[in-house]
Amino acid sequence: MGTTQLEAAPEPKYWHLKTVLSEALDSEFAVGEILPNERDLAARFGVARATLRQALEQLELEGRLQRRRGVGTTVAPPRMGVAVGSEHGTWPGEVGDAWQPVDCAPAQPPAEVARMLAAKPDEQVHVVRRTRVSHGQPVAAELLYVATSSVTELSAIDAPSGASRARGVLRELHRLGLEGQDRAVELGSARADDAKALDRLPGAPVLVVTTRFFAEGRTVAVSVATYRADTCRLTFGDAVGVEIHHGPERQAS
Amino acid sequence: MGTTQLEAAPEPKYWHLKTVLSEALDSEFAVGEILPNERDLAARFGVARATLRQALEQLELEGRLQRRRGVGTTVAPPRMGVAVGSEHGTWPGEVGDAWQPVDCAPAQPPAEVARMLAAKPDEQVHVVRRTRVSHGQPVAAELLYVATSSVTELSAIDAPSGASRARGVLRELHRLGLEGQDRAVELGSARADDAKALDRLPGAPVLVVTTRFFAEGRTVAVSVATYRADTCRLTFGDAVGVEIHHGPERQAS
DNA sequence: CAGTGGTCTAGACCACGGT
DNA sequence: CCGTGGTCTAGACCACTGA
Repeated sequence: MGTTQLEAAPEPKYWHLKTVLSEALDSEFAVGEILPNERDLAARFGVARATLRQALEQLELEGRLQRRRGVGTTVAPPRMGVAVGSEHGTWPGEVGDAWQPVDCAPAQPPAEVARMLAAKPDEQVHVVRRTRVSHGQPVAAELLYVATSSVTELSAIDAPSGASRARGVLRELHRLGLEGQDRAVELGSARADDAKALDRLPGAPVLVVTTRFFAEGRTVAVSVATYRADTCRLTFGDAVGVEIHHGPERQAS
Repeated sequence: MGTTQLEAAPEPKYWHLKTVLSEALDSEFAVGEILPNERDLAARFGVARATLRQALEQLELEGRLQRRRGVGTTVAPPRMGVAVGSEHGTWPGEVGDAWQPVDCAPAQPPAEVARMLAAKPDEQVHVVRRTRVSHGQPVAAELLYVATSSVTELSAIDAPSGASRARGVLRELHRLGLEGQDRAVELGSARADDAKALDRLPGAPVLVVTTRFFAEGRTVAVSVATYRADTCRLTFGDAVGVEIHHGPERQAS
């Protein structure tokens, strides 16, 4: 028994790398600090660049790192808590909601949304685009689909599109009695347009929050909101979220 | 102006590939059907295997595909809706909850959990492990941290560990008046132990649901539940979720 | 312009599942 | 045992950022 298994490691290199880097991040780096570039890091750890990148990708997915092309890799601040569920439902655009209307145009909704709205496959609905900003950075983009049959007073008011029309559609919604709502969260990847709004590359991981609004005994609106998964922690419920930290965190000077 | 840009495509190959495959999945494949292997697919599209894999990874992230080493790549069924928020809070383990206790042992909680429980850094708490199965497959693994000071009647009952002790701890919790709860959802990657419980590889994307339980004017328990992000859609609120489909879906014969 | 991360290639070997 | 997906290498070029 003279031989001891010092390196019984069928553990992948990138996994081990990720662990090492994660610990270094906790103890030796401040938030906002810039890491050495990928080629140097790979050389330092004696691995190919692709392998190092696999570790960095994981850490970025977990919100520990932020990478930007042409700039570098920086230590990300802890995820920000973003309130999503207001428990007792309210209409989008009512007091205290964190969204900014961008514009509004008629369009044919995707198949799943059409099904939820019980719309005919080729039927058009109002599509309101909104964005959400928190702590000075965009965190989410939303497409709000509103059944045309529920917003009938609209034809004469406002422009045919634009932010003012968006506000008009929301105003009309508020006239209805909200009977309930319904939420689902799932993982997705950013479409090209969302990616631009969120300042990320296409395909970036996002949390998709689908909300259905019920009134007049049916589903009158569906919101599909995509949140940056790297920077956001979605919070539900009444209590104000205490910030969660990964470990020792300092601010870059 | 005779030249028309037919292929103004600074669009990455893997992104285009993903789109093509996604459409093929909708129209030409049934749920459960096996795709050609990666080497054949790469050759068929005229790209390197690594590039093909980048597209497959995205599709797996979106829950469209399922890949298993030694087996192959299959078309995934639509994500299953998994109820998470029961609106008016209930204790874990109360009637109608979908979790199965596995075991229970004392341990030192991770730093963030210790902070939420207002526990001293080196203080031990009860850690109850539970799993959740839906439609015959494991969908989530949970670690439930319970402050020892809230479960005092326990010392004499049950075994020092195991499922029966887990049930004992939960029983004691139910004696307290639940004053409220609090949820957060964020993206994470599966630790080695979670991965095994969820039948995935380490690092697989998961949705981490952190729930705080309030009683006696403080946080008495914290649940950290990790759900398979590829197969689950977390649902909140009262209405029973209607299944969402991506498009034409058939069952493999 | 130089330096960064993002994409892509053409190989190789390994770990696992089923036969 | 073979075939699968998972890991890894050592290069190359591209797209973007900021000086």
